[in-house]
Amino acid sequence: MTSKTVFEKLDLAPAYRQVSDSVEKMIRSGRLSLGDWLPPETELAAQLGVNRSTVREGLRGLEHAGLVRRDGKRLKVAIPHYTELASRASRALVMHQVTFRELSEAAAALETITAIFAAQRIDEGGIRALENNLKEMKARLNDIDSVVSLDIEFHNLLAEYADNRALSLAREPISLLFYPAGKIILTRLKTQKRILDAHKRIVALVRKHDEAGVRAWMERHMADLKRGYERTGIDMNRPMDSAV
Amino acid sequence: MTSKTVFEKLDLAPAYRQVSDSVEKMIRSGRLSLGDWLPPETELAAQLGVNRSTVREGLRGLEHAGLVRRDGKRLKVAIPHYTELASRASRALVMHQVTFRELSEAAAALETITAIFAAQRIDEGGIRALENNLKEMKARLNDIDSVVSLDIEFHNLLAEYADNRALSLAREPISLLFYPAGKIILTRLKTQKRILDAHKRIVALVRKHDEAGVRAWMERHMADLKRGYERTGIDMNRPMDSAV
DNA sequence: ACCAATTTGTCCGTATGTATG
DNA sequence: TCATACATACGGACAAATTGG
Repeated sequence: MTSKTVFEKLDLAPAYRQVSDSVEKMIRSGRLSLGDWLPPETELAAQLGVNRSTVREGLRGLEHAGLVRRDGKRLKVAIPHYTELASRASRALVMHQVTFRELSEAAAALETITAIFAAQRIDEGGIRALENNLKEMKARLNDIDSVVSLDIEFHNLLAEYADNRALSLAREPISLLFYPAGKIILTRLKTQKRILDAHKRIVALVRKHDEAGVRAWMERHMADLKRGYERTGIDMNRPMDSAV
Repeated sequence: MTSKTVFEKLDLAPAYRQVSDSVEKMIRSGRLSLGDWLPPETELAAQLGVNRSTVREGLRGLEHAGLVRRDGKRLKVAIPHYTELASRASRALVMHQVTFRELSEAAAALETITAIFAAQRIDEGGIRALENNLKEMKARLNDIDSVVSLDIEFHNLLAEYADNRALSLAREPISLLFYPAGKIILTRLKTQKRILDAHKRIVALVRKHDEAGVRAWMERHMADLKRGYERTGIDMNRPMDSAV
C-alpha cells in the first residue's frame, strides 16, 4: 500500500489548454451565455493568473471550434453552427479516404428519411420553395453547374422542412461530398432531365404527404445517381479525394 | 469627399489565421502528410515571416481541430478522428436544444440502415462479438449502468461491421446523446429484458443475413425505446440539455 | 468630426523545463 | 552526465482599430 495521498495531482495540461477548458466550462455552466462578450484578454489573464499570450492561445482553440466568435473587435459567446461542423466533418471523411460507395449508401438512407419527414411536415411555403427550385432547374437544364447546385438546394430544402436538426447535422457532411460527385456524373452523362423528372415526382408526392411514395421515389432517385456514377467507369471503391 | 479610391482596402485576416490556413493547406496538398513532424515553431516563424507567438496562436487552432496532435514535445500531422468530431457535434446539438423527438427519429433511421448493412457484411468474428455482448447483458441484467453501456456497445458493434465510415460519422453524435436517454428510461421503467430480447432477435436475423427481418426488428426496437421515453412522462419536445 | 481610452494584433527578449543524443 | 533543441510561459512594448464621449 502506498502512503496516504497528500498532494493533488497537479496540472499536466499546458496552461493554454486550461484557459480554453476554463472558458468552455464557463460557457457550458451558463455563467457566460449566448451573445455575452468575453472579458478583454488582459482581464482574463489577470483573473486566470496567466499571461495574456497564454490567454490568446487558449482563445484560438475556442474560436476555431466555433464556441466564440468575432464580433467586431471583441469575442462573443456563440454556438457552433452545423455548417462549420459539417465542413470539418466532410474534410475528415476525405482525409479518411472514404469511398463513393460509402457516401452513396449513407446518402441514400439519409435523404430518404429526410424526404419522408418533409412529406409529413411540409407547409405551403415549403411546397412553393420546392416548386421554384424545379422551375429554376427546368430553365437552366443546359448549365451543368446550375443543375448541380440546384440539386443540392433541392435536398437542402427537403431537409429544412423535415424539421429535424439531428438529421440535418447527420446529413450535411455527407451531402457536401456526395453532390460534388453529382457534378462528375453530369459532366460525363447528360442525365439532367432524369434528375429533374425524379425531383418533380418527389415534389408531387411530398405535396400529397404520400410517405410511401416519397420513400420509393427517393430511393429510386438515389439508386439512379449511384448507377450514373458507376457508368462513368470510376471505381466506386476509390477514395473521394480526387473529387474534392 | 475623399479622392478617388484606387486601391482596394486589403482586408488581411489576422496573421495567426494565415498561419493556420497555411499549415492546413500544406497538409491538404500532401506536402505534409500523415504522421510527419511539423517544423519547430521557430522555423515555421522564420519561413512564414511572423513572430513565434503568432505561430503558436495559429497552431492552437489546428490542434483543437485535431489536424495536428501533440506527440511528446513536437506536433505531428494527424487526422481528426470521428469520436472527437462526434463529441463536438453532440455538444453542439445540446447547445442547439435538440429535442428527444429529433434524436429519436434520426437514431431510428440511422440504426436501422446500419443494422441492415451489418446483416449484409458481418463475418463470423462479428457474430461472436455480438453474442458475447448478449451474454454479458444477460449476466448483468440487474445492473442498469452495465445494461446501458452494453446497449451502446451493441449498436457500435453493428456500426463497426456495417463497414461504412460515412454512416459511422453520421450516427455517432446522435448515438452519443440518444443512449444516455436510454438510462433515463431504464431507471424509471425496468425494460432491460425487453431490450435484451430485441437484441437477441436482431442478432439471429443478422446471422441469417435477413435484411428485411433486421429492418423490421430494429425499427420495432427503436420505436420501443421511444415509447419507453414517452411513458416516463418527460416531454418529447423538451431539449435534451438536462439529460447531459 | 475630434479626442481619449480601450482592446486587439503583433513583435521582441528572456527564463524555465524537458526530452534526446 | 552534459549539452542541445525545443516547447512552454512570462513580461513588456507599440501600432492599429474600435468605442464612447
